[in-house]
Amino acid sequence: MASERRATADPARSLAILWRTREPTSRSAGLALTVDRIVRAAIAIADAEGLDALTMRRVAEALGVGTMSVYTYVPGKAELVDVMIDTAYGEMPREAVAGDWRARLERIARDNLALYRRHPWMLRAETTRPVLGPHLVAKYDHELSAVADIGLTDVEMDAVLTLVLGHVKSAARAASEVVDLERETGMTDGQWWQSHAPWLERFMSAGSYPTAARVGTAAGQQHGAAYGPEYAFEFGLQRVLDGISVVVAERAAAGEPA
Amino acid sequence: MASERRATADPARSLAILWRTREPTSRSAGLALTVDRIVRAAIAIADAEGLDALTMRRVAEALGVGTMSVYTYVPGKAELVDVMIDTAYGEMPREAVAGDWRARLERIARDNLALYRRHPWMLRAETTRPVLGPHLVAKYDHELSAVADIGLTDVEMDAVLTLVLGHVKSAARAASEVVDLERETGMTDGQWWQSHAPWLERFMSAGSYPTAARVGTAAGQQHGAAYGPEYAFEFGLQRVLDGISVVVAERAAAGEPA
DNA sequence: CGGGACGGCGTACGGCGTACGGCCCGTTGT
DNA sequence: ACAACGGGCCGTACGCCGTACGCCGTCCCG
Repeated sequence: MASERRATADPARSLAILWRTREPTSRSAGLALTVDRIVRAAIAIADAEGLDALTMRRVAEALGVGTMSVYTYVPGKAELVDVMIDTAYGEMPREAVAGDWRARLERIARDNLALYRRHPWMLRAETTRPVLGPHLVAKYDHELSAVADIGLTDVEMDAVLTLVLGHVKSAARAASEVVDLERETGMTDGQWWQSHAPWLERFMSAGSYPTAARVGTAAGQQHGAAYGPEYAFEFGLQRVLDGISVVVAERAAAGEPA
Repeated sequence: MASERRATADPARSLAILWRTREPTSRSAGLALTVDRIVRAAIAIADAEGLDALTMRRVAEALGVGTMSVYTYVPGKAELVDVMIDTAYGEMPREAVAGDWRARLERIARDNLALYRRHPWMLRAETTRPVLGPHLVAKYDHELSAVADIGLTDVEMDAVLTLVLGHVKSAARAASEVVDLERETGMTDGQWWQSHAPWLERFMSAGSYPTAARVGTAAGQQHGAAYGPEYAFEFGLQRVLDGISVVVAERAAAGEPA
């Protein structure tokens, strides 16, 4: 009963792929494909040409196999993307970071930004459900160590991480959009703006929203300098860390006198 | 020369639709369609069934016209989504908010959260290029007024807004994913977790990553209570505002003695 | 009252994800 | 040694999608 649609609601299968649970049989040598080869090919395509270019046919072609062969190893495209994501997380540094919590968190933020820069498709890979692969767990554990032992509750530690990583993702997305715009329209950000400005000015009937126009122009000029997203990241990160330091200080003050 | 692909790189056309520049001709009465009717129908579909259910055929069907008729008013789906976004922004409150900058920013954050709750598809509507419609401009202007006159530079004002709105979007997305997961799998968050947990435990070979397991469980329990995302939003918002207050205080201190 | 512009849309094309069923070959049981 | 089997591989096909193209009918303007 129930169950209805949604083909692969099979947790065991999906998780097994994520965790590479697959004892090598006597048969497995000499096979044309492996999950790893598929995932690597898929990531290469997405890195080079974006998520839209990632199709099952394209992946199969890159591997020199028939399209449907891929489905022998992966239940569907959604699951493939899940494994791609977890694999990408596996590339991140895991060494313990020196310094106080702020330095550690800052480092983690930059590591994540670097990841998104290397794999911009991750910013668009909307995965409804959590991935729960080995590398995500390892990443989570590693990042938790940056905020452990500074007086926060478990829930707060998670919330701090969520906040910082959320900011990184937002900033990375903004930066990536500038690049996408160029690729999609063939114009630089400045050119695009110039081609729209005259029309926009006409519609806005000069003088309405003076504040928006002034600030928008100021922000837009930075933006065009391809330094705007960078600034937004840095500014926001420091603000976020400042905000976190308030709680940390509170907890420290509450803990010591007792 | 140049120009190449990308069908509608015509700024005038796109902007004209966004701004509803269309002097009513003698003909226009009695027409079956208008951009507004199309956009309203599209938003209704996306609100009710999500962005995946939004297809041009579906929109046309809802309006009782042939699929291709929609293209008479809108160059393509991407532009339709742009107009949907700008239209949704038009629903937001615009009254001046009382209180200090913090109260004003907090209000703005909650207004944006409410918008995303009403129109979760906006969280997935990735629009490479900026929308630049009338309601977005009005919204921007309105939100700038919350941070004007507190000593920030233009660029900083923009960055503050970006930071706050980015956080809202992140939190809203997290909240929306819980709902999507339920709709997609037919299980509640708790059920989904329960069906995955035993497998996950087996793979993690009990004992590795104790921190991640503990904190993840704590955070996950909140999550399951459908109160987790709420908490993450509130916690993050206060942290962000705390962080902003540091700059504001700095600027105030630097400004007064001079 | 004739001509042209434009709203409306049927058809068709190329692409997608993927269900299904068959082929073929290595492995295993006798 | 050989038969039976299972599983990797994949050709074909289906039902979606966005949308290019060109026809048709109607209404406006001269």
